[in-house]
Amino acid sequence: MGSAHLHVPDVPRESLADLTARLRHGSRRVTGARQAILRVLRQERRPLTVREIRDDLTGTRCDLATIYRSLGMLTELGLVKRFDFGDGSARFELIGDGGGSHHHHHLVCNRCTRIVEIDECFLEELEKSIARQNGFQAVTHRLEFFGLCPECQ
Amino acid sequence: MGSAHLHVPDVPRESLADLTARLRHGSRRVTGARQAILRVLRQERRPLTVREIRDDLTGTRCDLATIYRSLGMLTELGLVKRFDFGDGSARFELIGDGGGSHHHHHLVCNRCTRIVEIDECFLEELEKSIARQNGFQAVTHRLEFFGLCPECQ
DNA sequence: CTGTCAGGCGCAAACGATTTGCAATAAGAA
DNA sequence: TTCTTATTGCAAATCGTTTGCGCCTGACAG
Repeated sequence: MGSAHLHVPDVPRESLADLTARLRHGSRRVTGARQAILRVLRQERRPLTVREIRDDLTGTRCDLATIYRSLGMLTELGLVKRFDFGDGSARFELIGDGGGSHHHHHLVCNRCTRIVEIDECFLEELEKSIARQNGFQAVTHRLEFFGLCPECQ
Repeated sequence: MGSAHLHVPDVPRESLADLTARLRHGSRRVTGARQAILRVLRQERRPLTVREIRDDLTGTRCDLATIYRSLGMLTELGLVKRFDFGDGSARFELIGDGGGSHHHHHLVCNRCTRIVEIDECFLEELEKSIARQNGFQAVTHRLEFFGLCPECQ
């Protein structure tokens, strides 16, 4: 199930060096654990569970607490985005440096949790009108699709 | 904060009797706990936390486990829908008998968790096209909006 | 109205994800 | 290399939710 994911890894990935540079720029230390985590996120470019990240770590072994702490920090720095598919565990995905990846959603298989990235998002207008109508500010949205993937039907 | 919610309680609510009838129809027993829970859900018509439900129970005191079990059952029967705002606790909202309430989304304040119901949903077409493009079946979606409500700005 | 009994309930323990306290360790500056 | 302090590992704590298990009680027959 691991590598045969529908997720398209065509987009050029930001280099690990660039990533750690961004880390340094946020005045955080570039530690082995963090590099290893970034490496995993960079390879499998889809939202990963903390446990999945740990199991994908090559060489470096690393405590779950460390992964949680690192992901929290990376999320604060804006290197990583957290997704929630409603199954009880958070998922984290690397977001490129501006040009790379952008706001997007996912299509998740209810049976095997295979994930497809959905790149279009037509909700900017709707978002604005909802904000206006209700007097809210800084409105964002969280949208995910669920269904049965071709292989699970 | 309790009753002054923006949620509009204008829609006529299904009577408790009708609700319990639906319970019976699902060959479930109409117990005190379940009636109390339905009563709370019927009054505050917005997604409620399990804890909120327990604290709103009038008269009947009721174990959290019972509330969880009841909500699970009510969800199976289709009387209740579960929502997930990504803050770690599930929320449950009563859904009317067909005519009443339908598929909808929410606008949640990031600071005070005030909730506004968003009734329009323009995603049917998008949903279909996404299903078609990716070979998925039975595609559904989960969409919630987040922002700062007027009073929290 | 009463007895029967499977479905429900309360309680406490179990669980899985995530967080936190603390002492040991290792980046990065000097 | 040495020093300072962010970071790590480990274990214990939290939090939401689930489950096992006797006791209790709706629903229904008699």
